[in-house]
Amino acid sequence: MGKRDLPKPTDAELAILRVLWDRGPSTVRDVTDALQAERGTGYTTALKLLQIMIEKGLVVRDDSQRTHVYQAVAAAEETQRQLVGDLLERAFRGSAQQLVLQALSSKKASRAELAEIRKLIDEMEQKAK
Amino acid sequence: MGKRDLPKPTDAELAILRVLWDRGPSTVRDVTDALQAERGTGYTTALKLLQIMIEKGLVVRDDSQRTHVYQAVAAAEETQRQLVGDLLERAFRGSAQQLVLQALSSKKASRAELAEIRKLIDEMEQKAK
DNA sequence: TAGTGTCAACGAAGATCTTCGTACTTGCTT
DNA sequence: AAGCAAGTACGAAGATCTTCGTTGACACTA
Repeated sequence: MGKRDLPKPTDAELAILRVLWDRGPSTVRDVTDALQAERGTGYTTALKLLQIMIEKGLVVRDDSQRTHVYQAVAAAEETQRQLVGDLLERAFRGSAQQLVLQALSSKKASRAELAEIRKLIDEMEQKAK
Repeated sequence: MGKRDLPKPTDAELAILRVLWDRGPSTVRDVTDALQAERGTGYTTALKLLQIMIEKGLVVRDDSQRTHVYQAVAAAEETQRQLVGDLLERAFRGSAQQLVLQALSSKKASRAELAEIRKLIDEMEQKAK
């Protein structure tokens, strides 16, 4: 059995996960510094959140050194899939094309992006054959 | 000026909005019945949520009759755009193609769906020309 | 008109989320 | 050894979310 069944991260937790995905294994200090600008997050806040995320199984840590090092359990893609799948059900009743439509119109996707997404569809159609 | 700046609906609020979008103007009883099966929502819970949603501006109501009738302020598409745009920033750092990729892989989109989405892209490329 | 059922309003409880102050520990430096 | 810097742990506060019990108003009916 895998590491599934992780709870959906909250907003603040997701912000931390973004840092861990970007930086790889990081200390509380690293996370705090990264989020200081973006959200004004203080040190003890980041620490507390990471401790809670440990309990939830969202992160693991190496505490063999005095300064602990935290790491995301799930890869970015996995969590992203979970979140978008959740939104798909909750807000779009499972209609993927409605979701894609609103995503692209919310973003005002550029021609380059559209081309990339088209390529993606092509590949998926090939694979589905 | 429009009716923008509506707060992001919570989970329970979104469930209610789904009912209102489906059924159109509805009473508390209507909403309760619709959510009873799906979530086991009780009458006073639905009522309280609708009252809070009034305060937030998410719904309006006609209270000219004894039994009040509630209605969603924003169309489904508008709220969907808001939610997906929010997720796009929070979880995908604005990368629409990553979002689309994970959406389709989370859903295991069918060939028919892929074809529809492709058509969508075609149209957007035309318009962007 | 007394009783019954339906409704809105309100308050409060319990859960979760987020933040931060405080205390304790540990290692380094002088 | 004393003092300081950096780290972890813990608790609690305030905000929000969700649910539900209770109360009072209203309308219908026997």
